Amino acid sequence: MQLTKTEEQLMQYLWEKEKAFMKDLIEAYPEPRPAATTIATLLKRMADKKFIGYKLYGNSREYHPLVKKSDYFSKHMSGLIKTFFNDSATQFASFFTKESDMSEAEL
Amino acid sequence: MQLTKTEEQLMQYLWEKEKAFMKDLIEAYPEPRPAATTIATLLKRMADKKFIGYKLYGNSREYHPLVKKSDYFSKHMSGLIKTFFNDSATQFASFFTKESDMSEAEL
DNA sequence: TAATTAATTCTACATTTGTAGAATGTACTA
DNA sequence: TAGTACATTCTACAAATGTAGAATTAATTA
Repeated sequence: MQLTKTEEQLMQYLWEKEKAFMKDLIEAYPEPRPAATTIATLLKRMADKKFIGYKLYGNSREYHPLVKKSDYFSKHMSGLIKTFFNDSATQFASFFTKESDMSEAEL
Repeated sequence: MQLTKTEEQLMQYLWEKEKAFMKDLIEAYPEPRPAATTIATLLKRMADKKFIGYKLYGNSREYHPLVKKSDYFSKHMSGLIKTFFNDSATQFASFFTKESDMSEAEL
């Protein structure tokens, strides 16, 4: 199962904070903030998908990531490379150095 | 508007072929192939999203991409870098060389 | 020309995603 | 302790996505 774009956004905030209560995550959003129940739904779905976990404190939860940002990113990258470069890192690298703003020197 | 995963898959086949009739695209799929109407729906949606165009030949259409694979890929990459590295190519590069299978030498 | 092949359009429907109101419960605070 | 702040669960619903049957049409072929 994959995170959707909206869920990914929320995940970003959680990665930044490392752990957080719902309130903190809501505050991370720029105005106009989504409704609290919207976030609650997202958190629930993300927990179902096993991307986040939580510790109970009274009736509320302190959420934390279950996947590392780097792992998540890597998975995306390899997916992208697989899809677009037939899984050839070399093909990717040559495209990358040609097309990107980065020069080989920078790398 | 974005392509969905399924649409992207179909787009891959079209990029490979450069232009194709529906039949050719269906044949590109491994068994079990999706129903022809499924492909037809996808092609229609992709045309609506302006990712593909077509030339009429009798009652049928020869489809072709309207966006280059490299452009599409680049957009994805920058999106990914923006999301995960706060738009810093340098941060990305350092992560990349550290985490990937590719060495700097390879690049 | 009758049968076959390919494509298109229309319609349909289950699932997933984005968003949030209402009701309810707990915990801190004046 | 009564009010306020925060969280949770339940329910709901529109839009997007994945998938495809039925009907119709055009082109090809036996």
